[in-house]
Amino acid sequence: MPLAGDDKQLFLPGGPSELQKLYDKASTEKRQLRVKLGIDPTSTDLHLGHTVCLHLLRRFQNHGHRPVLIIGGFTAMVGDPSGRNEARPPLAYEQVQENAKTYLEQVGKILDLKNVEVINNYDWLSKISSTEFIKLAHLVTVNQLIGKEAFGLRIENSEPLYLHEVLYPILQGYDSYKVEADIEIGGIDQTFNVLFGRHIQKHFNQKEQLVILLPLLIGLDGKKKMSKSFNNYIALKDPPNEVFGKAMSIPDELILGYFNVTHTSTAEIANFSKELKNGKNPRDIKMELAYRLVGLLHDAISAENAKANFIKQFQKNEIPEDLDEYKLNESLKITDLIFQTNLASSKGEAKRLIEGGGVKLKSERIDDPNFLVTADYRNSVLQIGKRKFVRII
RNA sequence: GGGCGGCUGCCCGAGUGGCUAAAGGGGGCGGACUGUAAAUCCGCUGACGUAAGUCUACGCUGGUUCGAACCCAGCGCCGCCCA
Repeated sequence: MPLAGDDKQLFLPGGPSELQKLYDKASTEKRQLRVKLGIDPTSTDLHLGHTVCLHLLRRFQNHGHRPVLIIGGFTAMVGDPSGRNEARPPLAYEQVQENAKTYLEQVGKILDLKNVEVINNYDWLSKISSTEFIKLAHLVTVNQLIGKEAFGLRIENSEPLYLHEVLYPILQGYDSYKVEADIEIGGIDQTFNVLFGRHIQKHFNQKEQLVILLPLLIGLDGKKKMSKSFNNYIALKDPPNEVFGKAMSIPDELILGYFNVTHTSTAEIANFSKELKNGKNPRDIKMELAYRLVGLLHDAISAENAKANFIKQFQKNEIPEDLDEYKLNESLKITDLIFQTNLASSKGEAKRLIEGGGVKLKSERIDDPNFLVTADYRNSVLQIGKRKFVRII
């Protein structure tokens, strides 16, 4: 069994044994399994949550199968309503294509790009005829659709539910037929959509895909799923220190789960779990997690540095190196300086920060919003809160 | 097409002529305590101004009024019900 056993994976229909059957079949037919994963380019950033599926895809890839990555150029414009209690704002074609551009590089942090089929569903979905589309629409009843929790809730609350939202699963399902997927991977919130691909394949007399559903990664707040709209995510593009810091800020309960999106074996995770139970400081295990995450998204050297920086800055309370610099040309009021250096979005905010005791200059707290920063302060550091620094030069 | 209801700050939501830059909550930010965890506690949360104050803001436009988020008219958008 090539896939590491993760009991949180859900295989539909059937169970894990279905996968073995597919493997056997592929091996007798001497062909690769086509494993579909769809990602809608609704923003420029992929985040750690996306890697849950990508890691699994990578494992298939490692075992010689064929990842088929669908960039949902068309579906992103429609907007996946899954789990949403309100309609997504429509995205323009240009925006979507722009977002898609940055995706491959990010996906490459997890997948081996040399052996991936990458396709944009705009290629076929934009050309589908209304005749064909209506035929596909025969495959679902509205009753089934509105049975979906989010839809039902909206209807109950008299909130708008648009037709295009309801049609989304048809589009996504059609992708499965187009790429002849043997398997589709998706988050558990995608259950309906992903399963729907099977109906469409069946309609076209194609072998129906096996569906593998994965748990959603909880975001940094420890409450909601990781998502850009909740601002509780670690972006794959985040710089090393940022990744490390964000990882350190997760609630302890999330630590073990997050190891699943690093290169960490289940045995090792079990070991961490045991250490936690035996009273080891969760912080230290979290440090290891943060280190591995930076290693995954960047490299070992960055991970070392990020860890060193973290210890320096937050455990020893020292001022980090490599700060942004601001050239002080003339004496400036402290509030103006904070505003000029972008450490606050208005002078009023700068003033509030000072009054709240969050501003330090040369390691000394500044209490007076009218404090004048003169040339004497060149080469000292201005600090806002715990993590924002600028060197005055 | 008709009837009714709604549109308030980042979000939810109170407000129904001056005491309203707008209650309360959420979120966010800062501080204390810590392990940049959680929990807890405190403060802040439109802009400009040292300040007095000025400006912008309650869907849009116009009106009534000394004075409007609040009253009136028109428009727009949304929801529900009827057709």
